[in-house]
Amino acid sequence: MSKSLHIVEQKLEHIPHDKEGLRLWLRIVSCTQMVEQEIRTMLRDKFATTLPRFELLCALDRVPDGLTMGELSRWLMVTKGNVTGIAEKLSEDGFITRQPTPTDRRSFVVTLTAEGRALYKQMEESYETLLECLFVDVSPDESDLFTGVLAKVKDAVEQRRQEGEG
Amino acid sequence: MSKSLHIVEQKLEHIPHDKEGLRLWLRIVSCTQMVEQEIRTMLRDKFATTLPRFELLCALDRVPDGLTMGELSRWLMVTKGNVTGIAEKLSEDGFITRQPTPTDRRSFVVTLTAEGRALYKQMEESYETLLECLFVDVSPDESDLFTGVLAKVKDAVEQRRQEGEG
DNA sequence: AAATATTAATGTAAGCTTAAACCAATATAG
DNA sequence: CTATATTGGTTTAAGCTTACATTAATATTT
Repeated sequence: MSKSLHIVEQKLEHIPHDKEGLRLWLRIVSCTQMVEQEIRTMLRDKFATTLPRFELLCALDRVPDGLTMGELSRWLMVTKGNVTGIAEKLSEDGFITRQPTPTDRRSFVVTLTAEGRALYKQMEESYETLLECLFVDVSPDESDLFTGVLAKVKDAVEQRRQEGEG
Repeated sequence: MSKSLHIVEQKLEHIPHDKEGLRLWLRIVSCTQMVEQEIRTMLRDKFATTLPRFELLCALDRVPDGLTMGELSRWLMVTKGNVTGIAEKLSEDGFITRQPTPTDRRSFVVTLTAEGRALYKQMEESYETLLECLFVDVSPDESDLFTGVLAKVKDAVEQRRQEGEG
């Protein structure tokens, strides 16, 4: 058994089976970290870039009309300040532009430049190929059920947040 | 529909259904980020601490004999340099200690102090309660299948890494 | 035994991330 | 209309994270 798989099993070894939520969570986290590491390595080796930069370009590619900083922040699920920093560098590098919005003078819309889109398209192929490769053994049925479980957990988070607000 | 659930659906909207790996991956990431955010907020609000610090204490609590820095690095799936920094502060704060190992003079074993263990036990309860709450709607069957899917993905990563080595 | 390679841990520089404070513009309330 | 609250975005300080280089000790080769 490989070193990392050994470690995650060792982590779970002494956790009682009635703590199924905890067990599941640890498994999700370790899987996520492994996949993310593969993506980071691929982006660094092939494109000399980082995951946050890639994700920002990816968001903009999906929305041709562009996104405001706040929308990017929500899309990427990171703080607004974080987006400011990453967008600044991508803008200096010529991959994105910011245009003022006519309706709100505080806000502006961020879009890909031609260079940004061209770069993204190159990366997209490697990215998607990698993911299809890693998920190839997951059947459609499994995929559906998996999605359902994730949705339940997300709902629970949502509900908890709404209760906290009230 | 809540703002964050709306965003993740919007992300998937224009992704073709034959890219099921990508779709699944984006769902996992968004779920993971949401749950992690809940944990971070809880740790900050209740214990004025951070997730990395908590995770290091958690690892040591699971292994009463302690772990070396390298073992901690593999357990937490972060770089050794990262562990050095976090362990340094926890040591200054009196929650962990480092003892030299008799067999290898380069290495030492990190263990919880009494204060560290006491602090961890307080946090552990809130942590586990939170997770059981978030995963409460997941049935045992779902849990098994979910675990199986995660294992398949991890296996794919493992295999990819072994191929890369060769 | 001496040379070489590997391993345990730390140091460094760069980049990411956050929470909170802040500013400016817009929206709401009285 | 004016006061107040909210919102869009940036800044700041602190902490996290990584990859890579380094140092010292252990293992392996020859």
